[in-house]
Amino acid sequence: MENGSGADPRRRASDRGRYGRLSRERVLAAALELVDRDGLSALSMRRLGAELGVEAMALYRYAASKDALLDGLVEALYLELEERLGAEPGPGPGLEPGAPAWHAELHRIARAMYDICLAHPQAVPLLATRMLAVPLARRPLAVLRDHERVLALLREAGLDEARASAAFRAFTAWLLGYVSVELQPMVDNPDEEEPAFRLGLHRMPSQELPRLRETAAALAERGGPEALAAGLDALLDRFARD
Amino acid sequence: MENGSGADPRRRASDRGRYGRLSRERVLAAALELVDRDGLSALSMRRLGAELGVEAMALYRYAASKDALLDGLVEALYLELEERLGAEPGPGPGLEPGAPAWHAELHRIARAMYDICLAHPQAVPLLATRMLAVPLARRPLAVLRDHERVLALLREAGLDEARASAAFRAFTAWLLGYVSVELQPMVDNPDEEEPAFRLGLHRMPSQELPRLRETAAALAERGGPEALAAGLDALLDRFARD
DNA sequence: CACTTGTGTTTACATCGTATACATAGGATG
DNA sequence: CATCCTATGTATACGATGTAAACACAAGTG
Repeated sequence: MENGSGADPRRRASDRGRYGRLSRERVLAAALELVDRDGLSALSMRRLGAELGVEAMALYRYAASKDALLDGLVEALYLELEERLGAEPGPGPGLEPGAPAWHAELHRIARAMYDICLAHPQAVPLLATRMLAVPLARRPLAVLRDHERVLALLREAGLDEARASAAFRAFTAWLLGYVSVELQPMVDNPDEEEPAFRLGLHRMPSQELPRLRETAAALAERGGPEALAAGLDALLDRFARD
Repeated sequence: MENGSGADPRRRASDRGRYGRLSRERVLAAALELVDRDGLSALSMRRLGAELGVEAMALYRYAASKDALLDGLVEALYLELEERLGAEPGPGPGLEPGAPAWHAELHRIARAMYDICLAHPQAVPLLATRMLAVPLARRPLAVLRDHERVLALLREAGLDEARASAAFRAFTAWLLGYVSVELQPMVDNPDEEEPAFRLGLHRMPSQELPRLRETAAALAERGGPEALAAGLDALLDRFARD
């Protein structure tokens, strides 16, 4: 298990990493993969090391601590966001249809983030906890670049500093809140056929809680990107106005 | 430290709990106090035990596991919510002024939750993680009663099942998202005078990120309950309409 | 070649959640 | 009163975790 069979026996530590040397990117990618597969609580330094064919302590060359590694995961998500959004910070010149372009661009950002969270649901709690816990100025650069992008859109839309920051907070709160409630498992047992049982409704006190009981099935459905967009519209209208 | 001075020496275990016997309420109250004082990461079974003058294992009579204890904290927050809201589920009969009463009542609920989170900022991440991670039907009863209350308001306002559940999700997402972004420490060093330094802005790459840099001071301010209410209004209008 | 520097290993320790077995206290019952 | 039951807290132990410290060694540089 330590060494594969029939390989050049002269190298001992140079091929420990399954494929060459470690790097921050490789570490973060493996960590995200592990979280996606087995959940956040399965992420430990030792397991991540094993995943990379390396001892746990080796990881400390690429993340100062486990918390720093979690922050790195947040960074990885935002790097993915930048990748999906492309390089240009604005919507690019040349189209100004009915609705304002900055509006559409914010929708594009929100939608991209939604898709990323959909791809990494187990990592979503990191956004609502680790990311927000880090003071603004200390957040990973990729996160700050996203903030910059959103703020620039708002300012260029004509909002003054106060309005822009209010709209920015609303944008962030709605986006994070929405993906948080949307992507957690409301479902008790995904394999069960009968919806009531799939939701575990049979254990809910039905005398009290009648509304909840009758609405639970509808609640288990997702709002999808449409509801995200609808709420975003409502909030932007409101916070850009006054 | 084990025994105070000059007490009846004949009792050994009957006064171990500082004040009489343990109870689930006492355990949860002490846990919340510990979290408020020292942060979520300081909450361990042993420390909590020590806080109560008891061995760690004693706590397992009142919470099946540490995760269950965290869920218990969520429950405690929602019990506090019910306490603040009073017993009556609706706004009570007898007042129907200009704006719809259910609107006002939802604002009252949101505001109460906001105040509670303001009082227990260190516990807020539990709402966005533990609470949402638990499948709907398994959530603590106090949480379900809150859901019931909100849903009942929406249904009695005339929304059908689909609209009510959409509005419910929007309400929850906005509320949780808002308190999450609002109550995390955006501040690096609270004692520093100069805002730029208090925010740690001096370490921010200022060439890139110009918008962020100029808006950061405004971002560090809070939206307060007013912005919470404003966003809630916008969302309710939107999701109650179509 | 010697030497530095960067990278991964080894060992060790405090702390954590918790399984298991036990002790004892308080109340019920005779 | 004595006795038994049950609820409650303790004692002990185990494996896993984050990480400090010292080390081994590879690769590049003079």
